This record gives sequence, C-alpha cells and structure tokens, in this order.
Amino acid sequence: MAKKYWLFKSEPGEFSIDDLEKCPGKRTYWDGIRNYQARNFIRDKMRKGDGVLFYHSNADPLAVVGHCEIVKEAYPDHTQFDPDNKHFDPEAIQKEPRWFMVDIKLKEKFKTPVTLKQIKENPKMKDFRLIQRGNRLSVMSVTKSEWDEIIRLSR
DNA sequence: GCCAACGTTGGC
DNA sequence: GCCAACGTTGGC
Repeated sequence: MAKKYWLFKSEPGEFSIDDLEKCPGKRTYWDGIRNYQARNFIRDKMRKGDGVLFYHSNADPLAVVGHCEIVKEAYPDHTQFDPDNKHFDPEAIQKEPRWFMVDIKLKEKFKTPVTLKQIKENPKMKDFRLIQRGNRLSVMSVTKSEWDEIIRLSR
C-alpha cells in the first residue's frame, strides 16, 4: 500500500516536539487517543513508514513544527487500563482493548514552523482538514500534496 | 476566559 | 432511536 500521511495534534504543555526530541531514539508511543474516529485511523489505517505532521495546538505559535514517521503499527494503549492515568477508561477490558496507539519517530524538527496563519492564507491548503470548521479531531489524514506543501513552507 | 462546534451520555 | 444536557476541544 502506498505511503499515507497524517497529522497529530499535541498541546506542547502536555507533550511538545522538544519532548519528543529528548525521547530515546527520538521515538515514543502516541497514547491517550479517546475518540473513535481517530481510533479507527490508528487501528485500521496507519502503516509503518507513513508520514506524520506534528502540530502544536493551544500554543504560541499554533503551527506544524516537524514531521515524524510511524515506526510501529497499532497495539493496545496501556493507559486505558491504568486507574492512575488520566486517560484511564473504566469500561475498557483487557481481552478487547478499546483504544490503540502507534509509535512514532521524529524525522525532522522544522527550523521554520509552518503556522496556522500561513496555512489559512495559502489557497493550496484550503481543503486541509485542520482548518475545516469545527474540526476537533486530534488525528487526521493529510493528502500528499498537502504534505508536500507543508514541507515546502518549512524550508 | 469566552464560546462555537462537536462527541458522548442517558432518560424516555 | 431521539434529543437535551453535558463535557471537551481549541482558536480567538
């Protein structure tokens, strides 16, 4: 299957691209996704080698700050079973995990983040999911041309 | 801090 | 299965 592209949102106060850069091997698991649409992307669609844009939400600046690669495909998100974790799901059962995660590895932290403002002003990005009205998905798909444009803007 | 948009929950 | 109430997200 052809390489696909995604965008992950993260609040830098929770987990920033700098935090990712400090992780061993610059890789981490992407836990805490508790939305079914996002879960289905993770569980059913993401494949090793797919590209991931890393976006800082609730931040200054609001921007795509780098890109990553999926290095491990979906497996159960252990935080759903951990009562001490803020993503604990009391309804989740071990035999049939409800929530999944992938592992990502940082490929590049942009020298120039691509801001939300830039994206909104760019006619080529008018269909970008991130800027669609009321879009609250924390994981979404990105087309190849959108990916290429973001990379170009970061240069 | 506000609030629009959206997902989820639960009573009926 | 409808839908009002509620909680959350996230830009502003």
